[in-house]
Amino acid sequence: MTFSSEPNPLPRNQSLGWLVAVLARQLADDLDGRLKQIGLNLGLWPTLFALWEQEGLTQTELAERCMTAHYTTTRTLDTLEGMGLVERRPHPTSRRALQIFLTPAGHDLRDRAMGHAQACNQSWLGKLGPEDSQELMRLLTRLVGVASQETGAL
Amino acid sequence: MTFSSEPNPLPRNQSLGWLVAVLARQLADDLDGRLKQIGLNLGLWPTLFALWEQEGLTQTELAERCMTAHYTTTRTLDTLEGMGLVERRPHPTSRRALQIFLTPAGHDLRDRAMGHAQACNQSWLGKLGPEDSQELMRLLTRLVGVASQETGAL
DNA sequence: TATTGTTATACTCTATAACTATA
DNA sequence: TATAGTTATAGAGTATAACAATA
Repeated sequence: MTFSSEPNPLPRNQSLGWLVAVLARQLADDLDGRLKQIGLNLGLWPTLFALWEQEGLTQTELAERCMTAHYTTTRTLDTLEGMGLVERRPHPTSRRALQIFLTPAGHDLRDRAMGHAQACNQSWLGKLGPEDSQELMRLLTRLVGVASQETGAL
Repeated sequence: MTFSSEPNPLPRNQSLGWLVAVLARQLADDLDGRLKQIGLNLGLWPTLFALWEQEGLTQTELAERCMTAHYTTTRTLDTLEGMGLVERRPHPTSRRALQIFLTPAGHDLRDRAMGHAQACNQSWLGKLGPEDSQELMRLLTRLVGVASQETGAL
């Protein structure tokens, strides 16, 4: 039971920022739920993803790839190390840097985790149909790409 | 200076979830920066926006519109009330509900705030050009709309 | 003097849940 | 018994900044 009169049609729904924020939240919740089925969560995902692409990165490199702060990477790696998914090893040429490697358990999670992520993306793109979903991906890629060219970031 | 070898091309950039998350973050930072020029911030924005659309909503209604939790709305209203932008008034027919109204100062902020938000959205859509930006808005609106039909949420 | 990584602190958003007062 | 709103507590993510060890 609500008290106020009927809302106006919401111009908020015509705002790029609002639409993207709502969608981002829904996608994040969806993926987080799926990852929890295999003992992971969304906070661990970018770091693991980067390592599945390439092991041996330093923490600074990992932070750049994940677009998170270096101190966030420190704590995420503490967690992943505690879970036995990741190892910090001394860097071969720099004694202040560390190289991050996956443990066998970390490797083993890859296919299931990637499958969940792909299923998540597909379930959302599936709502649009093949043509529109391809178009959406093209436009998002362009927009993010243009923005990162402007700032010089990844 | 980095130590590892060159990265592979990132399939992460082909993930809907990643693209939307990155874009959402950038849009949020952009709008937050603009709002701070007029003493606001992104956390206050959805609540103010909803009230600029329609005053006299109850806190529960406000929370639904903002898609935030009711206890978050409580604290946001505490802040807005402390800033003198908003008033809680007793509801005319329910003694447990409160109606939220803008103060004159709250009303006065509207045009400048809306202008900042519109400038933010336009600056991002401008990167795509008129046709593609219209197409992006159409696709995002469809995707968010389909999702909320499925869940019954706004 | 700058870089790599860790830590402390704080602020926000989120989540669960207990609590009041009303209905 | 359910609803409207507040509050406590805890967990994330983010931000600034200080710090140790290394370059």
